[in-house]
Amino acid sequence: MSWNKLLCNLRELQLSGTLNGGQSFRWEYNKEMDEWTGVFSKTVWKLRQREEFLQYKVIGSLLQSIVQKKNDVEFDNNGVFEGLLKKYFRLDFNLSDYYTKWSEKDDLFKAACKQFYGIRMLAQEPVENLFSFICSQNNHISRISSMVEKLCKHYGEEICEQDGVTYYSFPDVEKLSTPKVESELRQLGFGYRAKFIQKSAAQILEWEGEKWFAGLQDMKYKEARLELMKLCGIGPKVADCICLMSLNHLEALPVDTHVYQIAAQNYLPHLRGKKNVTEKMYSEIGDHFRSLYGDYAGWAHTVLFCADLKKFQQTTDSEDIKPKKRRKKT
DNA sequence: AGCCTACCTGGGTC
DNA sequence: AGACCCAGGTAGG
Repeated sequence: MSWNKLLCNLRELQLSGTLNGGQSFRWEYNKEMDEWTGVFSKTVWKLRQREEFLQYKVIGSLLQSIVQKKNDVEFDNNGVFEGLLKKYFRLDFNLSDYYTKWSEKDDLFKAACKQFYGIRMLAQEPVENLFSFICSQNNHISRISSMVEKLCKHYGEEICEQDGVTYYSFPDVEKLSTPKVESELRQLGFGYRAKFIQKSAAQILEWEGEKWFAGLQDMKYKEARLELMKLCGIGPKVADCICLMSLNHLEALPVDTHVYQIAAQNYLPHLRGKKNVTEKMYSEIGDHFRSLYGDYAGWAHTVLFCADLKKFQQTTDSEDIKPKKRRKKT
């Protein structure tokens, strides 16, 4: 099967930072092949970026249109898949213009954006986004990824198999809502998040799932945030992640340990050395970045977040560029 | 309202 | 080797 092409300059989309920067937990990079494999919209994708094009293949899909003609995927469904991909990466958003704007406003951004060009805010699916980020609390990215895969494997639908790997869709809310889910997830190593997942799923189902999510997109950001926080296991930070990543509220700005550190070190020195981020500090930090970057502050913040992640820090041969010194409590 | 702590688990560090 | 600490926080006090 040959690659399909989508016009998109290299500088406009950096796959590694975008797919592996803590937005989605379902993408994997194959170094040998220089390609990314991942799942969204009940479809398994392979992606690679070239100078002028984003190239993609659909490995398998449960979408209606594909079921009829499995062998003619590329031809018949090209439009559908291309549309999905454009939407997922928000390719209609002119990133260069915003990078320029954000750079002018902020030296830290200016420094970060050289290496972290083309970091895009994905337009994810709300259900996957919500449950993935319930898993994210007080947790490492590597473990979050394995938990999300477990959710898919145990509660999602099989999409296809390739090279000995079976790919699953992210489960529907209904599958996660039955009472036994909590104990099953405990068994699978989800810890205290097991209860949050099952309870939230049951609650969302009661609020009529799709309708509820659609309503959240139509609300104002702050309103949607409060509504999300009614769910058990969703606090200020996860609510902001969901607003930003799947509800199209780009001014939402999740304040986690990374962002707190960045803010305290660079902008708000009076917040240094605090044990934990209080509600008050949280909004102060968010408002600071919003006043700095404007309407799409959450997007700009994602670029900074990316630059702060350990795995993207330069690992040159020199020893002295260790990412961050461990802070001792003295 | 604002501050404190327990919480599952696994990987990293000393 | 074994006790730390920490990780994209949150609920409940």
